[in-house]
Amino acid sequence: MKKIEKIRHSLAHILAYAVQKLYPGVKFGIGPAIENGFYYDFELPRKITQEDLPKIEETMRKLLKEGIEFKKKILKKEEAEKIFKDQPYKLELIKEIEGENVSIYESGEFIDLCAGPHVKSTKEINPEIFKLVKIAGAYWKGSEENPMLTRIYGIAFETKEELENYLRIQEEIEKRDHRVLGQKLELFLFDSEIGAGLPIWMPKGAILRKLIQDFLFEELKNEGYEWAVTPHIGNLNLWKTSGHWELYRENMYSPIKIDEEEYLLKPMNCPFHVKIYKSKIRSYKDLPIKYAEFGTVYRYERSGTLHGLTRVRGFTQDDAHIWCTPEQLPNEIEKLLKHGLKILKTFGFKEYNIYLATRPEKFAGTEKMWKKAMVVLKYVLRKRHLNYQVDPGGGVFYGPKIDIKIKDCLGREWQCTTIQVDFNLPERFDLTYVDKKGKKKRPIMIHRALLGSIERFIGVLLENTGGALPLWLSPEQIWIIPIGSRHKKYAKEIDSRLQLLGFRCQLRDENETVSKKIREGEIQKIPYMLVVGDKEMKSKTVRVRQRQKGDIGEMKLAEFIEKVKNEIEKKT
RNA sequence: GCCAGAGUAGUUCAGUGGUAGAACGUUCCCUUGGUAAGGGAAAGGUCGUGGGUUCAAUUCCCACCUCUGGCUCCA
Repeated sequence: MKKIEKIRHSLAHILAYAVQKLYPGVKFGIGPAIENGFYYDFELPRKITQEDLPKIEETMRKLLKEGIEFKKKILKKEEAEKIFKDQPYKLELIKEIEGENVSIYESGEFIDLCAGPHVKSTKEINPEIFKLVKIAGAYWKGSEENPMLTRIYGIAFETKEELENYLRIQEEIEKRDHRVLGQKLELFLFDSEIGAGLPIWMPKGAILRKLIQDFLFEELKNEGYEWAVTPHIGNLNLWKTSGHWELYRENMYSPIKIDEEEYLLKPMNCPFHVKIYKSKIRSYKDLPIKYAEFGTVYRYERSGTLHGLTRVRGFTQDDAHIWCTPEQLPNEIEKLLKHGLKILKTFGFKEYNIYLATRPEKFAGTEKMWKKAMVVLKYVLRKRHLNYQVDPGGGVFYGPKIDIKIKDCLGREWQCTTIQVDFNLPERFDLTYVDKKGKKKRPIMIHRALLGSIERFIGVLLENTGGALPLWLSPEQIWIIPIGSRHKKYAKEIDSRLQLLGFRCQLRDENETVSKKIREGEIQKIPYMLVVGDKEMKSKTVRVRQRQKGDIGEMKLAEFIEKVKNEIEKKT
């Protein structure tokens, strides 16, 4: 184990020691080292808030300076149970440990059930290298069935400089928060009167969405997709047939009752696409059949899980469903993976993790079907030399899936691309195709979203770029700034020419100084600003300022147009 | 859903048991300015919603809604 991990783990014990001193009667949960720091879970005799943290921190520093030693002891379980007789969570842990013995660590007056390792003495820990950062609730053993404990998070590094650096980066990251950027750049907003998790898209955000959708539309052209448009609500009967009413109800908005009928807002698009498949007799020659849709779905996510655009209740999936023969399955999955990764790369996402999610407890289809599909998915992943992790039990009830999670600037992973095999719907809706011998066969169905949802994808895209979207995605690409009122006419000419060529530009001819407009343009992350005055008017040029680079010089308009055209085409 | 914190002008925030203030933004006027804030004036708030306590509530109490940080869950 690395030294810093020992330090973090030891600090968790010191945190618990300090809390024990300050709040007698506290019950201890667990306290591990984690990435960048540590935490400890407590059941406290009274509420604590953020304001209590400095006091706890101070107590910890005092303890560190005392040079407390970490002493390991191996005890029989019965002896340990005596020591922890007032600690119900520790007793529970002792019961779960295999074997007859358990190890404990004694540090001063604090004893913890712990496998270690630790530093020898707190003298090895510089009191300046840690900080308690937040308080949060956390279920005992991570299960909702269990009581909620109070978790105190701390961060710790080997040196003070590293700690300060980390805090600085956190500050920087906060500035990239897509929720803040969304407001500043006037892309989207939430309104409590509309409802939780229901974003509305303002003009600039609407352009961004359209640009992404247009791009995908073009991308899918060569992949054999056809497009569909389906309603936002469907009769309850449809959802009973599909199995959603039975297995997905808790994630759905309550039914809309009208006369004697009940309707549900769609949480998925699949049953509708299934209906298109079913509208004709299908031959093996027709397969694979692919229907794509920007389908807006509504899921009643639990209130506490909502987060900006990355977790909402109403969102638009870049959804598609594919029906194929078992023989076609490996090839189709491979194409999807290849295409999905290519698209992510176009948007600048190079860091991601791939997960293969296996059968959950509740599942449709037979174990044999699941096994077969898993073999195919694994085969394709290996064939494409993609590293993946297994997510045990993480599959959807209807089939196993491959998820691609992209990393945002916080290092958080966000599930975007998902490729799911479905054994359920073909059965439930009795989907068939006619094979070579004229016999009816069951097709395999694949669900797939490459970006996942437009909302989440834009959220992650904003954090990844800090709001400085590439030129091809910028809602406003070019500002034209005349210096004085006598340059307005020339500026307007340029604006008209650029507009005509399809660039998204704005003539900023209001009575403000050039500096002010440039400042505003930088804040708005405008990729290019063209400043025109006497000189430019005379030589028929524009002075170009590029985002984050500053003034890049004077050029002929045609030259500038060539430059940006090129940049847009390359999508850089 | 659970634990904790929060909700005051378009935004960021200050403030108070006697119905409110700043900065930025917005609008108008002056300024015609060469690469990150020119000057002035004005408009703008049932202090999240509903109850309760009180002579009086934005302020205290309760419920709900929404947001934030986590837990759990997910595209």
